[in-house]
Amino acid sequence: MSTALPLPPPHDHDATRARLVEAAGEVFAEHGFQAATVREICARAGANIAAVNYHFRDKMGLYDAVLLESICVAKMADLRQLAEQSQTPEIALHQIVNGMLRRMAHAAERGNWHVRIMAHEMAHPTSGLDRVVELAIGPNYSVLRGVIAQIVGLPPHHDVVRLSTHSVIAQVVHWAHARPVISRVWPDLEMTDARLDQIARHITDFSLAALRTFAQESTK
Amino acid sequence: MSTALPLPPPHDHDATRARLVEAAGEVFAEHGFQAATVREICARAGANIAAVNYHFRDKMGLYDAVLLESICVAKMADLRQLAEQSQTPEIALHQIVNGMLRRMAHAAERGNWHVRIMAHEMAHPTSGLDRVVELAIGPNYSVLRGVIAQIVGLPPHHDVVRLSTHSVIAQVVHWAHARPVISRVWPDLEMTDARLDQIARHITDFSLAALRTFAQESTK
Amino acid sequence: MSTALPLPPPHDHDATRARLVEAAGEVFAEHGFQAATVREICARAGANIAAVNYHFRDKMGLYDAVLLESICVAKMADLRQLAEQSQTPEIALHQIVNGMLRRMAHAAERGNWHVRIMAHEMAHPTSGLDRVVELAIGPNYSVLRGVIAQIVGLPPHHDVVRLSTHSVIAQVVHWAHARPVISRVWPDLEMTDARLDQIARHITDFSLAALRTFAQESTK
Amino acid sequence: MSTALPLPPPHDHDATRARLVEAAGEVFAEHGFQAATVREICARAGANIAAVNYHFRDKMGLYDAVLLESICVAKMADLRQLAEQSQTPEIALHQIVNGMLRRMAHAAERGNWHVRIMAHEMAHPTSGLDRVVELAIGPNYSVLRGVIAQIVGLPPHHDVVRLSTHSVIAQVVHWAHARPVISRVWPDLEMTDARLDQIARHITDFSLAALRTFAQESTK
DNA sequence: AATGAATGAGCCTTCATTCAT
DNA sequence: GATGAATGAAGGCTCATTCAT
Repeated sequence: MSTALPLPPPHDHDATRARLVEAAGEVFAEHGFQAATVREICARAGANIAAVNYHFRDKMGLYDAVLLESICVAKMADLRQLAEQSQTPEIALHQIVNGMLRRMAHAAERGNWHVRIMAHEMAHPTSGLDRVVELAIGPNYSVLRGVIAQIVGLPPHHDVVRLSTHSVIAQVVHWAHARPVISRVWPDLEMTDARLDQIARHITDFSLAALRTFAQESTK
Repeated sequence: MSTALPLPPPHDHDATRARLVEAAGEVFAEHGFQAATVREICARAGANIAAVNYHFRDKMGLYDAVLLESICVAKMADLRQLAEQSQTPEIALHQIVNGMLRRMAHAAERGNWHVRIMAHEMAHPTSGLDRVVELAIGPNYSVLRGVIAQIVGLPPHHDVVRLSTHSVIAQVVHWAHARPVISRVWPDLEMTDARLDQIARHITDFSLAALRTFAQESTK
Repeated sequence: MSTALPLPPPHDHDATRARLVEAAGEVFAEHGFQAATVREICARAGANIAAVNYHFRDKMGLYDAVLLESICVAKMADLRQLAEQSQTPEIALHQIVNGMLRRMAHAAERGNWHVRIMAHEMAHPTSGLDRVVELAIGPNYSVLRGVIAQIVGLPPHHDVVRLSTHSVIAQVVHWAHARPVISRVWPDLEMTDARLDQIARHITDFSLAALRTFAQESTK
Repeated sequence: MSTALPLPPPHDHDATRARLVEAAGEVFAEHGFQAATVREICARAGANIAAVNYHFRDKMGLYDAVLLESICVAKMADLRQLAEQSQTPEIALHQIVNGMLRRMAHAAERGNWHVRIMAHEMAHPTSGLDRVVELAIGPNYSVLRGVIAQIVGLPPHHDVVRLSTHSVIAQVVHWAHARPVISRVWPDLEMTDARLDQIARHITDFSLAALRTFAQESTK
């Protein structure tokens, strides 16, 4: 930028492309793949109707790009370093729960469509889910499983560890996934920062209490 | 039918209606509301293309009927009697977890579309969700909250009870909701009866361990 | 129509269908399959844009129907009876040439699109051509070959007969196929009835002169 | 090229132009004007998508250039010298028939798209046909008419001469124009060199026999 | 001079829906 | 009461073309 850019200037190609992905993320998150229309995506991105075909060949090509973007975002929020920086596995668990929960909680906000996209993938998986699980979800799952294995004192592949890992993940994901129901059975609930702290604390305590009990039993 | 009905129509009015609801449940569960087509529903139900508009006025009217049917099915599997028949709240918890989990596990099977419909409602709620929560989910939620309140020894409206209730529900629902991801991070997993017993047992143990710890703390 | 029609009235179903085929014939003849638009066809037929999909499933389905209609028309103008009714093979030849030529000559007129459709098939054959040749062109080709075999005094499968048959057909078809060029190299030409008589007479004389010469050589 | 052209572009201006015309000839011959796409033409020519508009202003401009190229090729195969070099009009007729027939026969081969383009022009003439007839077809038509006039012993503008000329042309062109039908009614036919000799000989003999008969009648 | 990004018109098709029967 | 014919809106996509660079 200062002396000599060997690379050609990015024109507007990448800019339009990025705007399309962002807009598509929003629309796909809101309506799902099928119900989303290319027209609305292009309108939101301020791009021409033919831009999708030009940049991504297909509506499906655009969706693939959206999923890839989701993977990149997920990889940036890597749990591994979060776990490694923590002094004890218990603290790591709390950090992980807290971090994931906040990402889940902000899913409904504008621009945070990644989690809502996954909700549609759960209801009606597409071929892109394989890659998402392989590159984004799988690694994080392994990290959490390692932390829990440490707490319980059992090998990571032990059924108790696996099931407990799912128990923890379930409690976190629940606040994004079941949001429409929660807001109806608990109308007063507001997802303030303090409330999120409380929920993260609860999930951690709930899980730690269980895991410690399992740990005692496993060492008997 | 008794004396002189000249030509009993081959398809009863209500029978066609019921077949439409059943077929629509399948198709809506598979593709979601928008992506589902009236044509496919009518074809599966063996009905005329205009039958949906005739019986339900709208595609949305049919969807409402499907949701209503879902509510009826859910009400039949009432958790209240399950809880009342149990001798201790701990046993009730296990019964509830076991019962719900099995309904979740069989969601993928043909004919059990009610849970999958809810998955779509989570991703993209419709106006019908209000009634579903009010009539089907809410009551069951209250029952479970009561059981947990008993175990923890706190009033049902206490935050610990509410959060714990969601922790339990989350663990159960997770096995239906996150199925596509679970089958990818845990490919060997098969949902046999024994495995379902193990999972139900795990969720109950995991939750009871936590709840008992909470109980001790709350009585201090 | 007078006493008891057991068949249900044809509604407008067949009427709309027929209008579509007729309009499609015109448009396909004018522009070819690809360049023809469903919109123009429906507009000419006074039908809705979705009518093609409803009646023929596809643009290609409509084209198939058009080709089938062409076959039916061609079969009605069967050359066989024309040949059998003639007293001598020479007269039969003239009858056939005259009949075919007039059909070719009127190809440009509104409603006579069958020949022009074949022109497009020659330039860019589709899968439907097989059936057209099998059912419409092939039989007539055999009839003409039989007549020529009689005149030449050789078996129908003899090369001289086959080549001569093509020579005759070529001369007739030419006046439809090369019309755009002919009208430019012979601007004064007008296809009046008298002129058609003259051309038919010419083709017959031209061909008979050649065939008689061949006949003399083959009997030497 | 002589002293110091700094960067001779990898693709010469005129070279790209020529490659575009050649590629366009192929594609137009295969699909017709409308159905041919600029994209495919540019891809085959190894040129940019905007090259057609840059070099020819229009898709139609490119088509005009293709037709012009067709004219140039046709003029190179001038029949005039072929006729003048022959000792008798009968030999000239055979030379012309043989020469034209071979060009027709090789029309299907790659690179010989000129004849196939004309087939599309016959089915759906464009404005460019005028020039093609004026510059390429017309002169050759006159030459052939002259030869036939000599054989029949009548002036070139006599109807018998004109009609006979069309009879000869028709027989030759037929083998290119009706190829799709011929290959279906005569499946065993293979267009070997010997077969082409036979066909050219047949057309010449067929026509000469007729013309000689006409000659006798006209001198009576 | 020559290109790649971007455009808007228009294509075929499918959709939920309505209407006459 | 219940159906098949017909509708118009809108869908994704492809097209020839243009505009900055």
